[in-house]
Amino acid sequence: MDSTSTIENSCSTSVAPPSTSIISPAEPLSRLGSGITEVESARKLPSLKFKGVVPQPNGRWGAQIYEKHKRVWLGTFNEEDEAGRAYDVAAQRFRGRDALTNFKPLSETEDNSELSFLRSRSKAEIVDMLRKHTYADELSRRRSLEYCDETEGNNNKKMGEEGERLFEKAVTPSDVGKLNRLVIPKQHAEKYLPLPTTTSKGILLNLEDKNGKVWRFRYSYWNSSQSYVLTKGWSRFVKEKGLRAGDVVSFRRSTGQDKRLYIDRNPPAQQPLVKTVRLFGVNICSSNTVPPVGRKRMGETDLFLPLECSKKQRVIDAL
DNA sequence: ATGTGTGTTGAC
DNA sequence: TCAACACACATG
Repeated sequence: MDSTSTIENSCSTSVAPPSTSIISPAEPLSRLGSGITEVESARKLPSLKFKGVVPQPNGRWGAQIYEKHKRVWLGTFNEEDEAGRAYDVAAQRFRGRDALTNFKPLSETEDNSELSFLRSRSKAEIVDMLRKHTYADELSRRRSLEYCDETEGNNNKKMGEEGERLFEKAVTPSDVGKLNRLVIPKQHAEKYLPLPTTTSKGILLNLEDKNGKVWRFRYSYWNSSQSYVLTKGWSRFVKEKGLRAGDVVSFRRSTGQDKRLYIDRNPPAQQPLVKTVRLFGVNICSSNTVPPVGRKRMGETDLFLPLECSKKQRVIDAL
């Protein structure tokens, strides 16, 4: 059984591309492990048909997909294979990675950034992009952002990208210190995690991490400091995740109906590309002083940098 | 005037 | 679920 089901035309009706036109650099309708021979497939040749593609009166091509007995229109395209690709995108968003596709499915691809991109957008958003022909742009925009916090293979695992991004916070020393609480920046708290006004003791929040583990925190508002905080349960999270000052914690919410909340520590930041800091033409700090593999930390871990460097770094920060 | 996308139907 | 077909209507 091949789970990466690419469309195979049923034997007798299978067709080859019109001899006059090469459809695309990638082989369309790749036939994996099928018994279809080239001779058979070349026998009839009306127009090459892609799944989900319908001809338009003006010679252009429409793409459509069906869901729940209804047709979802994916737009019109100049080329048949463009429409076929649009269908593929929709199919993989609507039906998952095992959906039948016209071209090589994403699940066979070595990089999973497109899959995670697909999951990060709603079906309606994907359809909208396809209809406006902006899908490729949006995808590459996402990829260029992703490149910035790409790490050593931490996020090509399971469902780390689940849900819509709410906000992130780089934790402060006190967030991971003895106060046993995380301060949620007010604007984020009020926008994304509104507390019922009636509650004085706060509420219990269940947040899931990317391994599916559920963390329960007390979430409340401290009048004394006028701030929103996660208290009970937070220190355990800090300990288990090995959270250190400067680490970034992200909050997400599931895109589905169930408003599940997610929390996790972001992968550690990449080493800065600039290895050497120069001030007034003088080298004053080089990041070669930190081991190439180790995680660079903020706050207390700065102490292991040469003292001279830390001092001058402050000068730079002040500029 | 043009072309998109829906209404509809019948096959698979 | 799917595509063929006809055409209402959106668009400019």
